[in-house]
Amino acid sequence: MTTATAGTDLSRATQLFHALSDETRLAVVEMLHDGERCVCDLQDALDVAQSRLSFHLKVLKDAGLVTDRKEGRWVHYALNSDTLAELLTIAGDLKPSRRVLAVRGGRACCD
Amino acid sequence: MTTATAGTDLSRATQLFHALSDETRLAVVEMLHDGERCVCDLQDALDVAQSRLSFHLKVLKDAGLVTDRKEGRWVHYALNSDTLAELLTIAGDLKPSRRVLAVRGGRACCD
DNA sequence: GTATTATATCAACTATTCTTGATTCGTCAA
DNA sequence: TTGACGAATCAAGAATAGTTGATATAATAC
Repeated sequence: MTTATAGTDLSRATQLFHALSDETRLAVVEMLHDGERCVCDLQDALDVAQSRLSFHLKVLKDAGLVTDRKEGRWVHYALNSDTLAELLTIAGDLKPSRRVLAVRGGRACCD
Repeated sequence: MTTATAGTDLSRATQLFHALSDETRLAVVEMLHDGERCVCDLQDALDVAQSRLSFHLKVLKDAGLVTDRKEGRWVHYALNSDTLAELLTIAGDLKPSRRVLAVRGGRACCD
């Protein structure tokens, strides 16, 4: 069911993977794992320059991986679990089922 | 069980995500989805310069996402489903469980 | 042997991404 | 108001990644 059009949207997939291909951003995601955090909090914990953190938060936000919520002068970021679910689907589609692997076997191209 | 040390290996995670953060490489992965292919075959189908494809195959191979098998003058590439399983685990660990979300709620930092 | 083919590698270049420090904007407190 | 703080944005430079064309290597065919 997921196979026919799976992976068609390569650019969306690359956007997600790219957003996660940076240690600072992954560390942010990890910190948000158990709930939302304000920027100052993340900055403290991760010990990164403010503008740098802001840059990475934007990458995550543009990819839809996090959401932000303004409250007074603070901004709270949280994981977007819909997008994380989307990621799981995409990642799952990359993995061939055992059956498919069995069907094609040694036979390949240029023989 | 996966939680305590989950995500500790940020650099491995970034390597995997980075390897998948390119459309050409994702297209390769997609082509390998139903079995191994020789380079010439991939090159034909994807219509990319040979050295460029070789570069991208190396990125995928360095990340462990594909394996290569030399046969005469051809090299056949195939997905490494162990690594794809690893990817799924990593991606899964990014997504907080519903329970965790519920426990932490509005309360955050700087109040 | 020589020629040809499949692939990898290298060097030079281009493009993209990341970092830094400065500036700006909005919010709150005095 | 004015001043301070939290956060976003911008411009410039540094670093990294990707592309291209040329060359190298290894296997096969002649």
